[in-house]
Amino acid sequence: MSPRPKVGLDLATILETAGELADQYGMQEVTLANLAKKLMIRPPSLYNHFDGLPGLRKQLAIYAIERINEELANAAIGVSGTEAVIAISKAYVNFARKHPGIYEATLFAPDPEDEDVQRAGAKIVNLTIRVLKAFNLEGDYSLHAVRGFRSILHGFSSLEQRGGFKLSLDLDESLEIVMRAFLKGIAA
Amino acid sequence: MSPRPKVGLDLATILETAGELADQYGMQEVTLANLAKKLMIRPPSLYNHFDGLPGLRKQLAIYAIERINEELANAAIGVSGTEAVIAISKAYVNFARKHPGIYEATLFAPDPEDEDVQRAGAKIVNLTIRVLKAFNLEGDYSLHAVRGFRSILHGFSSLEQRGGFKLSLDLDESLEIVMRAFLKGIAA
DNA sequence: TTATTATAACTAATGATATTAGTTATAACA
DNA sequence: TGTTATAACTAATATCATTAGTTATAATAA
Repeated sequence: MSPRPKVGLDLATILETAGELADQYGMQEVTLANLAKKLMIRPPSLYNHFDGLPGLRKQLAIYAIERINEELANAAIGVSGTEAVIAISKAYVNFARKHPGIYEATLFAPDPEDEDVQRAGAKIVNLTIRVLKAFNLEGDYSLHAVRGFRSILHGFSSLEQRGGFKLSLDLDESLEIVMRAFLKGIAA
Repeated sequence: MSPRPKVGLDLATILETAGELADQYGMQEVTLANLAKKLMIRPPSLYNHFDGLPGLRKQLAIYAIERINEELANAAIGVSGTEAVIAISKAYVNFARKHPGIYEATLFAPDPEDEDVQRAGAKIVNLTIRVLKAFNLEGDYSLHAVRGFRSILHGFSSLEQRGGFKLSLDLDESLEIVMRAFLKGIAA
């Protein structure tokens, strides 16, 4: 009494394909019709794997957050203090650059308060908390700092992606200057 | 040879109505069908005022950016230096809280690189540059700082709106702490 | 080996949407 | 009073998500 008919898709494969679609054409093109076409099945068949378009967007948001988290965790290996923060920051914006659609998917969760989505996001928060521990911030101040760190990274990536930074001024330099300034101010 | 038949809508009224729709139900509910219903006309009639859904989203993005700019310019009156930056910051996040849909509309421009959209955004950039002048930052450093300032504000507002800050930790306090830290670090 | 069963695909149909083409009615002006 | 520009309209189409019900396959049980 087990499954495995015809094509034999699983959710992981579907999300990977949806991620490719997102990176190539943007999230607004991640429709059930386009996804089904790429998977060579019919749109209604997708309902066997997730709960309609909102379900896909939720799963894809979680998938995206987890991929970002992996990238950040990897960047944080073998470094500490300010250099760890800089390494994570670069990894973050580089992910958004390399995978604009997957990054965009993090913003398409139908309910960002959803428990599963929050749990995925909490991993990144925890990683950040651990890295900021080196700065010996006291009590709530450390949590305010985490909010600032996340705001800078998401704001920077989002604005960069949407053409918000028009000046011919090096983006990586901006990020590093901004992040070092923030850290200096937080630790002072 | 002038117009003015039947209802007599103009673009300003339409955008105001669309903004109300956005604030009440979110941008995904700002459809031509819903907008036409609220305006008591038929969907195709909207094509006399803008170029389809992409056109509406572009106009609404510009409208939103301009409303934010007004709010910020107002908040910057009669203050300077750090206090001006704090005042603008609070005005920014408060606008996003009071008008979540209109704020969201800034992200729905079909082409963020569009000339008209960029021109609207440039006003906010220029306002920021003027306020940061008080810090006597030299050369490009000032421009990097502007990028940081905007990243923090957009990132903070966006994350707050999407339920990214779950801890029972005062949000206004976070913003002020983060912004003061950034300014301290930038000016140091 | 054969029968059962769970399940992942399918077809068909529906409702909502944006959009286009072509029409009508109204208000300003000559 | 007649002309004209234009903002509304109706009708029709294509695309999409979604639901209901069906079919076919592959793993297990007999």
